[in-house]
Amino acid sequence: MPDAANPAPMNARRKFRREGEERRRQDLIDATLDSVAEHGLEGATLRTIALRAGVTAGLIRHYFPGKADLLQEAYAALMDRMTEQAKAALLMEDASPRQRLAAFVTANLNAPIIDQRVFSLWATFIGRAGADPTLARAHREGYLGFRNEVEAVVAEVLAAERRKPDAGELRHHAIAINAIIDGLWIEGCLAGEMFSPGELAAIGIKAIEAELGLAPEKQFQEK
Amino acid sequence: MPDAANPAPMNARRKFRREGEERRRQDLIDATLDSVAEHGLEGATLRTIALRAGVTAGLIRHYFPGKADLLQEAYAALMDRMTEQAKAALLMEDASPRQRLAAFVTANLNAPIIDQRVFSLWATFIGRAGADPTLARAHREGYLGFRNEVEAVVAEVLAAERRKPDAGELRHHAIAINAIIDGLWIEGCLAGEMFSPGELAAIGIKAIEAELGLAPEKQFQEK
DNA sequence: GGCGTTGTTGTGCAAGTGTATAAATAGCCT
DNA sequence: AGGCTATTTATACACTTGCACAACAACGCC
Repeated sequence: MPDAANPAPMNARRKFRREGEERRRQDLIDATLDSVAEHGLEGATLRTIALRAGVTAGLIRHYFPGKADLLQEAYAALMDRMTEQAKAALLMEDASPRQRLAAFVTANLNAPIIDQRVFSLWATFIGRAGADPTLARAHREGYLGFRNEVEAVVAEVLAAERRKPDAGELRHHAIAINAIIDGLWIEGCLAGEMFSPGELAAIGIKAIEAELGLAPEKQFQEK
Repeated sequence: MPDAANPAPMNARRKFRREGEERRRQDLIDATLDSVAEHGLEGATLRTIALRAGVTAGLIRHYFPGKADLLQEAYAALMDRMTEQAKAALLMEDASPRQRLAAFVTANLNAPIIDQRVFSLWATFIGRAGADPTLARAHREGYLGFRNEVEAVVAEVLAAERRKPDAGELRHHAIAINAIIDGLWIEGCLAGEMFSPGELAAIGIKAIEAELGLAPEKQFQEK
């Protein structure tokens, strides 16, 4: 797109500004994620990414040794942002374990984590985990971290109910709850408009409480 | 890799056989799925696919107008194979609803549906659903069909327990159960070796029974 | 058995890819 | 103000990609 409206010094070199290194890296990573979400992994070319970031392609090599490194850092950034928001919900100090678990589920099943673009990115990257050991390990670690968080909260919730599950039970609960959250997350991302706001979170909380054998929240209930 | 050991008619053209049209198309689609699973969507080049199918690249254009058409047909074939296997488990005539539900879950959480390659393919294709409306609609239809199957069995299971849920309850149960299956499917595909055989199915069945408020099956129910 | 049909091969090409590197300039330091 | 240096642009290059097309040969048909 030649900018013909300029006072046109015919061989003018493009104007540019020097940004801080951190800023530039972040911009490039953001542009990478946008491009991948739109065009897929190999469809996101260095030139497309550079255009989106408002720089020229050559600059990318100044900050990243190669395209593979850029993609890897972009994937790491994506995972960070996703888990960061979710984990924040677990940090509420003055709440019961059960409230914190509910908040965790709610955070995971609403915007911005329920988001089609985020899901596209996740699927695109994870689709290559089978062939790319680096991606596979990154995912494995993220997954286990997530599941351990779940397991810890579950342990607290059950402890508050004066129940003492063994390690196997705890692990099974964590696996099931993780699956519930993941599955609902996918449904929400791919068909968000089929659910009313908060509906997915409500379904998730109810399913998890059933899995843990907790009585419904609002009132005491005889069984 | 020149095959120097041959009796070397120096400009020998490659020998070939004429296959039936259906057979060739299937071979090409299979080779496409293999290549996509290994190298990603754009990483699966026509030459790679042709090599895998044992033909040369030019032949592909004889059967498919372009690469996009080949990919679309490959995706359709993948979806067909996945849902076909899962739905078969629901067809057992002489089984209680609850047994059929359990069989459905078990079928979905074991090989060949739990498979890293199948998952890679699913993720790779679905990752572009956000940008490709054709893919998005294909998925939507497959998802709703799957969920309706689940909803139908759930209705039968609850009816057998003499419970009469309203439509909203039924829908919520189906959404939750669908999520449980999907989530466990993902966990199994991505980290299959972390689970013992049958463990995921057992976790899934227990979680679903909890969701539906069913008593455990025969754990303590010795005859 | 020759012959035509058409499935199949091989080659060519323009466009686009990631990477390498030289040239230019923005902004800090003194 | 005026250089210095690192950031940024611009260009070049070898390679791959999807697609087009002409030559070839396998197989059915007379």
